[in-house]
Amino acid sequence: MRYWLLKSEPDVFSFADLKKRPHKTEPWNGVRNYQVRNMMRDHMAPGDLGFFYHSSCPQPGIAGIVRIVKEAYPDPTQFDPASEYFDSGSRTENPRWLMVDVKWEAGFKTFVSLDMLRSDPALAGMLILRRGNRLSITEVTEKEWKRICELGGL
DNA sequence: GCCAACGTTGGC
DNA sequence: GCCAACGTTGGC
Repeated sequence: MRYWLLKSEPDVFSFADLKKRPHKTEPWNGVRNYQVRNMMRDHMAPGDLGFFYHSSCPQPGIAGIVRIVKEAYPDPTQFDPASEYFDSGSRTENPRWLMVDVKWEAGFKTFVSLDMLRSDPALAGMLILRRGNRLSITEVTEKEWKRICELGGL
């Protein structure tokens, strides 16, 4: 079992939005990066846990925990011309883009801000803190996972 | 296969 | 709105 960090812009879809969904579950659609797609396909599995990270917003940081509840499967938005995620180069018989389903698992007692992540020496190696990192999903080590859960009050 | 141009991400 | 970083595109 692995640990992940998933970025989302809270204006578009927030951790609170996820909690309000039926079964607190939502397909993680819109991934259009090959590295991230491959990671979902090859390394993510139901049961894995992830941090829900708010990006591109006044207060970037981690709001809580989600669980991966469905393995990678074709993202239907790639075939929908009305969708902003439409990809005319993708074929139904060989879908280019995949998604997983995630479920709201637990909210942090304390929001773990980007500042808190940066200022903790135990987290200095995190991919999310690297300059220029643009992957919307990154893997988190078990040590990092436990430390961040402490910071979040869990 | 190279690489310049362009687009996107995301913190500030 | 700025800008650094990096992925993608497309001409050659």
